Amino acid sequence: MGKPMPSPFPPEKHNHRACIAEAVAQAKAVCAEQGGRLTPQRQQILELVWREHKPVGAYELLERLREAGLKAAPPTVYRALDFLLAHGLIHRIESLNAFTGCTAPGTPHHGQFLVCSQCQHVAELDDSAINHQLDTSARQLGFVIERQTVEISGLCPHCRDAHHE
Amino acid sequence: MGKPMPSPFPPEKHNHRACIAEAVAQAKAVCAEQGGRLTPQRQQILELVWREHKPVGAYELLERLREAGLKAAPPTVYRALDFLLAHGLIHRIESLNAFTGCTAPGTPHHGQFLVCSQCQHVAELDDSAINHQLDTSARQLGFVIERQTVEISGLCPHCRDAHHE
DNA sequence: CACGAAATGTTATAATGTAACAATTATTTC
DNA sequence: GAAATAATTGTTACATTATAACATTTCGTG
Repeated sequence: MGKPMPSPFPPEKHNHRACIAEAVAQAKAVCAEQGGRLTPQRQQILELVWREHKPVGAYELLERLREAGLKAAPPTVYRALDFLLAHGLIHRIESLNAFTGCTAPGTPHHGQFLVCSQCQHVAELDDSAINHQLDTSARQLGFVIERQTVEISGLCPHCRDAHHE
Repeated sequence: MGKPMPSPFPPEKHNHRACIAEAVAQAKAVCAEQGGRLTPQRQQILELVWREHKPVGAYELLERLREAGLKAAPPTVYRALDFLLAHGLIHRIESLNAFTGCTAPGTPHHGQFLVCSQCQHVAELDDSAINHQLDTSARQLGFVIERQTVEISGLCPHCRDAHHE
């Protein structure tokens, strides 16, 4: 019982193009299944969210859109984000007022998020032990869970190692 | 193993004056111990936070201050909130951009929050089983926890009962 | 092609939070 | 107690995040 758990943090050097491509492919599949329309603009914003494994703010997305040549206004971004949230393609990180790509779209879930305070990288979990414990504790108190926001801030493995090197 | 757990939600009818009075008394004790100054303004804002067992927004507090006759500006409220947060006398509910009184001030903790989507009442937990599971899961991934935001939204026992009556 | 629905453009504004500096009040030091 | 210092509060302006309202365009369908 050591640490056989695969890290939800991607390696520093990985083919990130593939991450984006997979996110788009999954988004297309989810939209096809759920009857949503992944328009070019929505896809572009999804790709911009996925540009890094870090949460990104709405106005930062707006800048990126403008850098890409579009003249966009806030509603453009927020509408796309609303669509992506509604279809479970991104998550909102409440403690950062920011958004991050969902790594398991298509299956409804709330997820737990590990956010590195050093490098800002975020990892999404759907840890059944955590979910079970939250369910159990809430049920004991007669509370019926509808949504959960679980955001853990701290040091990711890489920054932890770099920190006390 | 039924439900011997005392509810963290207060009964509908309770002596709420006593809640506020106790919060103030505890705040005085904490400040005395930590060397903070619970000025009249800070105490008043703490009392306003405690006016209900519901999270309250900064601008709602501002209104309440003005209703009480003070002419206050946003920094007045945010400074007091910063002080109260720093001394662990209130918590911020990230998913609501709102603040709620801490029920166990003096001991550093993050807590978990059950927020009723119906009546908005909030209950604070510091559930060791949840804490332990979060610690365990994070540690398995090599993640070092600094802060945690755990906010569960759903139906409190009372609203659950009233809902499918 | 015409129609209705969905998506996007556009302008303005709401809601939340902070920076900067002046004025005041409290605490310490002599 | 008076001066010096630190902490708190007042005040104005502004930054950041998010939405309302309505016009226009695009898309899917009959």
